[in-house]
Amino acid sequence: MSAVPELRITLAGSERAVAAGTTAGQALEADGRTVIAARVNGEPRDLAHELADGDVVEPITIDSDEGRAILRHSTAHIMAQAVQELFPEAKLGIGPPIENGFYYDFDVAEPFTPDDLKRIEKKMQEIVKQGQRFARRPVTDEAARTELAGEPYKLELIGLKGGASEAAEGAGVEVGAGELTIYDNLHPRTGELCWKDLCRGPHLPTTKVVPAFKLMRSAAAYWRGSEKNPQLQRIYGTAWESKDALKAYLTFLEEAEKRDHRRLGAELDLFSFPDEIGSGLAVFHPKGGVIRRAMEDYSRRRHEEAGYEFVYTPHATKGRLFEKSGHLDWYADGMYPPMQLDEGQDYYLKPMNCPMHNLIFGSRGRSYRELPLRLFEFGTVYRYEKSGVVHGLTRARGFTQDDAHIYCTPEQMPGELDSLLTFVLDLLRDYGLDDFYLELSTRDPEKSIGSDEIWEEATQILREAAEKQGLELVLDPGGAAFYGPKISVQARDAIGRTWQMSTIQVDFNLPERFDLEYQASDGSRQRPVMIHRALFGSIERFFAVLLEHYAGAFPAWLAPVQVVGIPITDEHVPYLERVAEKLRAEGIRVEIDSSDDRMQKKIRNAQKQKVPFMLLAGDEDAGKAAVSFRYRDGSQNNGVPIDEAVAEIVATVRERR
RNA sequence: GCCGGCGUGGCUCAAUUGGCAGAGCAGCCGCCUUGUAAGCGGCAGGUUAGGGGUUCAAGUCCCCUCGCCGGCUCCA
Repeated sequence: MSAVPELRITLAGSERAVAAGTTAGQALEADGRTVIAARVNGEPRDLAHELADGDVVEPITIDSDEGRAILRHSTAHIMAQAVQELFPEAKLGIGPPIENGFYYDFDVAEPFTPDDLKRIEKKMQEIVKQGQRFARRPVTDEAARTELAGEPYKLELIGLKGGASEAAEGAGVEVGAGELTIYDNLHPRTGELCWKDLCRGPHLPTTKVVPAFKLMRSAAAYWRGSEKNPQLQRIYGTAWESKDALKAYLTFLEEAEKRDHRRLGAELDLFSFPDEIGSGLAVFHPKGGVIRRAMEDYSRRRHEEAGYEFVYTPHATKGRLFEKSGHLDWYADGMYPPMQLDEGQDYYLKPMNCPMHNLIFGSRGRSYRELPLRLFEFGTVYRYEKSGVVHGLTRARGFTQDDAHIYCTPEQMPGELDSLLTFVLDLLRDYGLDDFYLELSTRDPEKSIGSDEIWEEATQILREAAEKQGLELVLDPGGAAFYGPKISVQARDAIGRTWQMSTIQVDFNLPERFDLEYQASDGSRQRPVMIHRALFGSIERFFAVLLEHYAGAFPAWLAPVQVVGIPITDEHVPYLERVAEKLRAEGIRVEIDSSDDRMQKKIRNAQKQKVPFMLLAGDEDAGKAAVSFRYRDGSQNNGVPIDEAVAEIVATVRERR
């Protein structure tokens, strides 16, 4: 036996002996390009991390989620170095990896210009080319304070160490819970210190192994996420394991831009936001109106079948109602300011439907036999969204909720929540969304009312209902509204983006505040449990999500124009009109293009309008009482007998395919 | 609300960096009569987001307001 002490480590599931002083990189025989870091006993570490006896070592590859996060974090450092070389007065904020990229915040006198970003990107290329080494160095708090005396924001983070998660989102990458470390960027040959940053790591072995990155944009961001703090200048970038992966990401962004509902809404003549009306207030044009009505009609039918009763309530009300509900206490900032009527009486536009529904419940004595009582309304509400957050149909100032409030006994609640969740998911699937996960939002003790027991119980019932669906369940601690816990349904769209859709909330507050009661079978008066639920959330927003999900190519049952008849020459218009009559008799939305455009142009127009069915007819078809299909995907089916063509279209629409 | 960018016919974009506001598409009127993504010709359309200022002269420079875009904060 040699005198060199040995360590026993676990590598790829099997035990091995290695010499003392072996690094994680050596043990893994990492090339530093594909395997760029290690997980040691579950913790991510640099490849240069020296192993200890009993360590369990696993590789982290650059194309894994964890690997990309390390790559992006390292790229953020490179960017910060570039910024400080070009702008020596820039002070560092934080610079964490985020989904699809990274950012770094800087305190600079002047905001960055697009031109500055180009210069920074160029400087980053130089740093990457140099191949500077990332070297980890533990420091004491005291030493860190001395070294970083010129970086006030970093000093603040050192002071918050341990409470980093509260310091700011992303601050955890700067200061971990344990000892402080500084990462030095060292020149590959001279070993000279090029730059350093307070950072928990781990990092890539060198800057050279950054395969592809791009700076995306700059914007202001509040220091530590609070609007009370000064704004720093944030630069967003992205970095990927290969040039192809970067390119794929940029292509994805382009695709998302093409699907933007604001763009498609104008292109397809669905809706608009006239300046004359005001920010965040949409008008639906006839084609958008058709889609919206088809969505609403189907939803109405399903709700009817599921035992909901339909109510209507006004858009404005005296302030007293929202004092009673508590909305004025909690959400006054988000409400339109009041108008004074009737000798100083304050009236508000309603931001919520629930108080009105409660008044309906309370309008007469209620029996346990009526429960669960399910009140449904397409209720239009108005919320004064701050000017900077208004965003097309997804964040509007006026919108319509498919809102329902369910009043039931405590015993009925578990069953009701269970069937409700099934109902919600089924209905969303009918609209073409089928990839879901659930989120359970729990109490924020700072911002809530009610006893611990009642929260605990309601949360548990919601959790059980959620788990029963067999879907992924994500926790959202502290995410609940002040009056009760909630489940939300998150849907992934056709290009993998997630949207919050339906919400189901238990409410302990309102039945109390409105003193709601029913008479139980034993004659006693009992307080009902109240469940709020919206399926689309907002119809406008759901419309936008579907528009983006389908990229404007709605399934036939929702398409504003389901069929366009295209005559080969003008002479075939009457023939197509007769076909159209048969379709209209079946409730199909059909138009005949009798403009003086050429047939090819008509096809192009229908194609651009994303019409599901084009029916062409010329002498060949007319001669055998047939039509020729051109489908949205460009494929054809020629010489189809009229009755068969009608049946095919009707079936597609009826079956909501 | 905060920071930055932007605003020219319905849409997409020009206009020598202060010197006569122009094109394509869409629209309207004709001609063409056509087999699976743009036939041809003509006509019409703008107080350059609105208001104020600088200047001999403003789409262009300055100020205010409105709106939009990208973020931050917020989102019952």
